[in-house]
Amino acid sequence: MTRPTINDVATAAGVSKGAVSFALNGRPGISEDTRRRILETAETLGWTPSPRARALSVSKALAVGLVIARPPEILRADAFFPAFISGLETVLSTRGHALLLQVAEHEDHAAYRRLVQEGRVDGVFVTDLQVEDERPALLEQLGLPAVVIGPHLGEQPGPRQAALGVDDAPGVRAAVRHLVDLGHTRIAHVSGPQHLVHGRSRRDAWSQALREAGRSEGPCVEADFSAESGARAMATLLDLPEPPTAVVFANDLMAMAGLSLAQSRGVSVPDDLSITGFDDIEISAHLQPALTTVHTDVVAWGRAAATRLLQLVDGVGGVVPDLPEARLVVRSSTGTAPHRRRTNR
Amino acid sequence: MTRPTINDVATAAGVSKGAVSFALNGRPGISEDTRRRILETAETLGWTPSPRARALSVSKALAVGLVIARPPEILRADAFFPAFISGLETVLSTRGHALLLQVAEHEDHAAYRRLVQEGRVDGVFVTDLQVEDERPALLEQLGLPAVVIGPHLGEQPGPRQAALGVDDAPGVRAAVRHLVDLGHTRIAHVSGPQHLVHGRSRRDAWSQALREAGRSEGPCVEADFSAESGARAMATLLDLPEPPTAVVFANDLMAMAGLSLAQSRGVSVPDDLSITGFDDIEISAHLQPALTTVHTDVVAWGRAAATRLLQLVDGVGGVVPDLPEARLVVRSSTGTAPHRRRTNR
DNA sequence: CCGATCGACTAAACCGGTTTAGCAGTCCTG
DNA sequence: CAGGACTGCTAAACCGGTTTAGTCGATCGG
Repeated sequence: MTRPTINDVATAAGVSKGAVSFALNGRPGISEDTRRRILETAETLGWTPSPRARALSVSKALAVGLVIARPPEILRADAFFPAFISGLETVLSTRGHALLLQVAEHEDHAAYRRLVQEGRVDGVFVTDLQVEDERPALLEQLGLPAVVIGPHLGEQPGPRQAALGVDDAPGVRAAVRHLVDLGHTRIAHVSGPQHLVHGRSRRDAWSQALREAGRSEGPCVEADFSAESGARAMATLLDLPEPPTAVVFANDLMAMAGLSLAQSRGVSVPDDLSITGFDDIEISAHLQPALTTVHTDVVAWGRAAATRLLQLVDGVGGVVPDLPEARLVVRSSTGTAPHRRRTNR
Repeated sequence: MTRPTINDVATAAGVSKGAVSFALNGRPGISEDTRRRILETAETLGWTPSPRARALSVSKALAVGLVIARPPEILRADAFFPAFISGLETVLSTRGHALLLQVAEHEDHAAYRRLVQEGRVDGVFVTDLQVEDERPALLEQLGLPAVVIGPHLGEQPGPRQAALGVDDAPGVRAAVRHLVDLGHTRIAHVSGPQHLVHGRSRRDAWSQALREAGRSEGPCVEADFSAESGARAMATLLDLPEPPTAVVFANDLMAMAGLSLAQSRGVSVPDDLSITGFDDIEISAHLQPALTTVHTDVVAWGRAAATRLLQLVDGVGGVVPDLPEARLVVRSSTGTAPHRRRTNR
């Protein structure tokens, strides 16, 4: 009835418990004959290892944690987590590690404390990195390995930490260059929260790309990645005395909301106004006009993050596959700058 | 350095290991005096229980599992899982249970087998229920408690299983009645996959509500909940010799795509065509026109599902808080039926 | 006043693995 | 041919809790 244990295998094979453990783990000190015999009996008995027992014995949890810190449903209500998790799992499951989820209010150090206190995980992923984020320091102090989903840390990361090296800047820069090439001169930005790293880095990239192109920096409205805030920001921009001819949104959700709002005011996209997004969520390709946006491979991020974290946990080095670079997907929400503006300059 | 164990507490308090265990678990057989003394020393030593050890000892995992089976990013790329998980966690974390995630290819029985084999979980949630779903039977056979996210099972559920009792029908019926009240006579449906329970039940509700209202059943196009399929379905409907004046979409994502496609063809919403969705995702309120849709409280589902599963795991009965009923949110994507149609009848 | 009962607690087994110490037997060496 | 090294295995401790069996002293009934 109940699952066979290593003890059952031992008595069945006529050897000791320790010998079975050695054989199953491929350690030396067991002759080839006995090893084969042990493996065979284990097979026929249908033995499978008990992570519970192993975890207690080796003082490891054989699991890693992902803390989701999103207030209500704001902040990327998009498909980031499902896709990211999917990437994590493909790596973790083949390495015998489980993925533990915890939902915490932001700034919830207690959530991380509890994870390490209870010893349920061997490491964690840190998402939604903030600009002055205390969590890496906290985790370092707690001694819990961590992979931060964000750009490479400026300061030297601790020995048990790593940054994934995702960099949104090239994608945003490509979007800006695309707009510049279309002749736009007033290119605005609707940013994410500036206390979030990916909110700030996208804004910096927009600003820098404009400078590189020799364009003056257009207006920037800070929003919070939610559709509602995107619509509000679009309204603010349209109400400007000299509204922009192009808007770079920090994510698709806001871009969609902005697109809808513009259209409802009789502003034609892309004839009067060009719009770009970021993320390339599924719906973006099916809007009218289809959204020009930056495509990111979040599943690949997940795979890389999991690979790296397991390296940290096991204390080995190694090379992590490069992250695929974000690429601009040009659809029909961007077009040449409206004529009056073009001649204006 | 290392965390104090129950043994440390015992020697510090000058009692035996067993006594400490009794005291900490509030079992009889310990005098009030010693109990207090033990609790105090545990407190000052900063003792916290080790789920690892407890799990091995009581032969339970102290964790429950959620298997996410979504092919790539299709099937509800929406915010269902984040919200649902958030609801699960509020209950689980207060009860000392962890949430384990596993991503599986569709219909991957092996995923469930592994979970129970490894003994990592005490129970699981089953989502995306199919019409002829083999998973409940499989789990029953494996002896793993399960809560099915779907309507109450027709057949008597096993002793270790429960259905959550979510019912999409009232929401869909309300949407159809709303359209009927607005004078629509050709009310179409863009459904989800008919092998999924929530795909089929929404379609059945649409069909039934039309009959109840004395209207003939309009055209129905089967789609797969993705934006792309929603756009295709909308195109099919518009190409009909006698296109519908209203379309009930099985989710918001498809409704959004359908809305965009209709508008791009010069069909005015809601003047020429009324559209309703299902889910009420955040963007829906910020489209132009804002989407009339059915609001569901997925977080509450999560809470209820977790509560019920823990009851099953602990083998106790009990009452689970009622699920909040889905409610129709009327916005501006629905309006009175176009005049020509109205007089047609 | 003696044996039974009860309350409070200790000792030890147990969960299912890993790991270390030790113990035969064999082989090599001087 | 004794001594040391090596091979292949066993026995037992250990991880950190829970739980059962048992001990000891005090209380109680007869």
